[in-house]
Amino acid sequence: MPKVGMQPIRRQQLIKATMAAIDEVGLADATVMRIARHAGVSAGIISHYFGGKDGLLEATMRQILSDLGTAVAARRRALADECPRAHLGAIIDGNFDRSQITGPVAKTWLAFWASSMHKPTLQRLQRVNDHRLYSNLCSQFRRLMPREEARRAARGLAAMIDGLWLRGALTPAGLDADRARRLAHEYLDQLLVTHPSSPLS
Amino acid sequence: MPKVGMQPIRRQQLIKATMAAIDEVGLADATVMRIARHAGVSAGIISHYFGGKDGLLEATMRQILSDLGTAVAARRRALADECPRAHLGAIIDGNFDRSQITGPVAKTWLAFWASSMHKPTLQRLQRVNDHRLYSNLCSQFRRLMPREEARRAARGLAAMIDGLWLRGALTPAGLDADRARRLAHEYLDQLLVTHPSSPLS
DNA sequence: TTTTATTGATTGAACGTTCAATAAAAAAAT
DNA sequence: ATTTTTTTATTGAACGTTCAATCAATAAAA
Repeated sequence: MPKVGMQPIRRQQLIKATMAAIDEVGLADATVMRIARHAGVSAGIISHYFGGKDGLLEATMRQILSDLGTAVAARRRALADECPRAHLGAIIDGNFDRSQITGPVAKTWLAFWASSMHKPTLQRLQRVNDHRLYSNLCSQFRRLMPREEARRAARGLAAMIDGLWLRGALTPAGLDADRARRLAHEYLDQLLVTHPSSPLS
Repeated sequence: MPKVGMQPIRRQQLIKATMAAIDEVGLADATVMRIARHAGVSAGIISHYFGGKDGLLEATMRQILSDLGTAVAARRRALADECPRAHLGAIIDGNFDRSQITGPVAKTWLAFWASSMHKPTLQRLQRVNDHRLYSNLCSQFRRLMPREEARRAARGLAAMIDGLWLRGALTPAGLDADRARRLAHEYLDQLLVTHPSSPLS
């Protein structure tokens, strides 16, 4: 089978297999052998393409964050409406796109969340992502209210998004994305209700 | 040193040492040796008092959940006011008491959260706790609004509490309990604003 | 003397990594 | 169009490490 140009294919395969393994038995029991078996390759190949298990885990987290960023950016680009409320809604919806990529991604995300507290490399990635969400929310709220109030609103909405998502990941039935979106949008409406809307809304 | 009646003392010591070890290096690297060293005893004693590492981890999670339940119950018992809003406020405040028991507890909690997805024993504990929070919130909201609306409110507030707490655990500076409480209370006020209050409030 | 508490060396299993060997494809030579 | 050579991809057994659990030995209290 050895063909040229396997690198991107195998990398993708192994990243997906990592999520599947974590979904199956959790990060603690996701051994290189189990991951390799999910991908249908041998264990040694992981060191070959990622330098080791840690490299694979980091690449997997990068993939998840990158997918999330893409989902949010796409929804914002598709907006006909430029008003802050529409942007904020798009950020919410984008964040719950993670559930389209469903179960495996959710469990992997939570596993990395816990793990990032003690692995500097993952911690950096996690913080960049956190700050991106907060910062996006903040700059939109800023167009509708004073700075301190905008910060409070951003912290609140970020917490609401993460909280809904966390509870969804822990529920055996998985996240009900529509219901979660609705709750987040209602909260957003309440945050905005005290502030006069832009002309369009 | 061997005295009689060591069991409760050692158990408490080892549970505390478990949280310290998880706070220090994470659940994955919290070996029995490291935990034992934190408690100033030998590794073998863990199997003696808890039947093994898993037993110690389960006991540690039980302790955390029990402390949380006690904190909430105490605040509710201390209420002069019987109105639903006061109870809901007490539930919020009780949940952010976890931060008094500070850093180690927060990290341990999050670690168990992730781990509980794949360990049936921990999962059971986690779900009982989840349901207790939801159910407490729900029955209070129920006194102010129709059932379906109460459920929505309970889901929202539970998500807000967990979200704030999660983000606090991940922040290097730790959770700002006062700020989190304030955000949760504001959200609660917004949830109740559409409903006429009871006589007292 | 009996009971209770504790130690720490030992054991066996499991893990990630390494590396020589292999096999297939691509390139070069005939 | 073959054959040979080179390159790339992959395997899987071996190695060294680490861990949880065990248990005979020990020591203090009862």
